[in-house]
Amino acid sequence: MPETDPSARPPEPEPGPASTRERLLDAAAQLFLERGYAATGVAAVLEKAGVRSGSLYHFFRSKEDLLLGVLDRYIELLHPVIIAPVEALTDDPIERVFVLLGRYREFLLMTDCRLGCPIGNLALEISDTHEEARRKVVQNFENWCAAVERWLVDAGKRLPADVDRAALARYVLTVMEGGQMQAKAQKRIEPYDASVAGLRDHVLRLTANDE
Amino acid sequence: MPETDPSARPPEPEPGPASTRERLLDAAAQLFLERGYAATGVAAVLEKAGVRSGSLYHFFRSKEDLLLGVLDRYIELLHPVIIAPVEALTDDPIERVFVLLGRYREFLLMTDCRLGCPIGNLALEISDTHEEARRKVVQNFENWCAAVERWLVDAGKRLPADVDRAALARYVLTVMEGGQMQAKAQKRIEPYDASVAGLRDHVLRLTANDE
DNA sequence: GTCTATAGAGTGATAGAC
DNA sequence: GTCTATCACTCTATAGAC
Repeated sequence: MPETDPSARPPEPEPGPASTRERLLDAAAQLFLERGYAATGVAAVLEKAGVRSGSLYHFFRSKEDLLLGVLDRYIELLHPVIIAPVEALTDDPIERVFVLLGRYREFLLMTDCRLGCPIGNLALEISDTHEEARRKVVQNFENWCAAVERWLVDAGKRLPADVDRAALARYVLTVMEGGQMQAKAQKRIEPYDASVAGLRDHVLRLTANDE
Repeated sequence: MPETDPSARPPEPEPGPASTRERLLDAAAQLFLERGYAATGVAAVLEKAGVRSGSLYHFFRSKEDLLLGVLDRYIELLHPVIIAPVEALTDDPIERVFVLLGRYREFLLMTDCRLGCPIGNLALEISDTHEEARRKVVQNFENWCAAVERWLVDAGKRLPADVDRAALARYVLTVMEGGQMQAKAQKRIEPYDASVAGLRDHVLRLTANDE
């Protein structure tokens, strides 16, 4: 149903206070990250958003539907919040991979390694029990990997021709998630740093024949 | 309080039907793995164990205490169930690493990639909210890494002298957990295989100067 | 679109008989 | 050590006024 009156523009995304729906998504995203999906009660989301239950169930059919909304938003935010800033920081395609991992490091440090990766947490918690949410988690991972893969393709001959760029991109995600998990468990950044250092060493050896 | 009567041996671990405490731990471990900790109700544990709540609260002070029992049991089972069988399968210290990863692969396949790693799942779910459980998760990870590190030390000169064995062992855990997470999300073994293949390539390059 | 009030089921945990 | 019965609370979701 498109808006027929051309003077009334529909989204107006940024300016002014966030809409109720936005505040609900914000509150839910943060609580799901801090406590997990199952451990977060709808009441906590309502309180954090400053909203009553009637409003929540006006925008979302259920708590699970709210989760889907949160995962959709993560999909939307990937490029503007994660990928684009990295590409603005450096043009070197391989360095972009490590700048990306460096920004996850900053997030871990900012939160004292308490929270971890929002998608990774949800991936393990809901993949086996919430099929629709699982598919959106997969979409998040796929888009992330596709962006990294683009950089690896841009690296051209710096990587051996027989190195599968898509597989290497997934491997970068593996190292990020595995390192983040250990950092969260240990509440220390060192396991994450050690993981990224391992990947760095691997990539260094892959690009050793650099011209 | 040690048993003073020498004819009454205390543990008698294996024979006969499992004790009530054991059945509760079995049921809880499986449900926490299938549904997660928060999403598992005490009632479900009771039903699966065929026990009434009075018995559960005789052995465990709370649901959280039951979680600690599950994590303690994982610590106990690491060597007999995970490490020793791998060491029986091959003497080659580096191959042991990949046999270990191969056995996790078998478990993923047996469960259609639905469940993932019991410790990894709990690590992300409870690390920020259940401090005592978090410490037991860390102990699980530490013991796992220590076993892998021993193998890497046994590899001697096949690995360059400047390669930190402990760091590489943690990196193996990173790859296992990161790969397992993606396999669980995608419900396909391929992301796990790709992750292990990436590690294999890395280790191959590390041991390229093998005598 | 947001509010109040509440339904109805489920939660972790406890008391006390046996 | 295991049972039954039950408490006090929280959970997700809905109804209906405004």
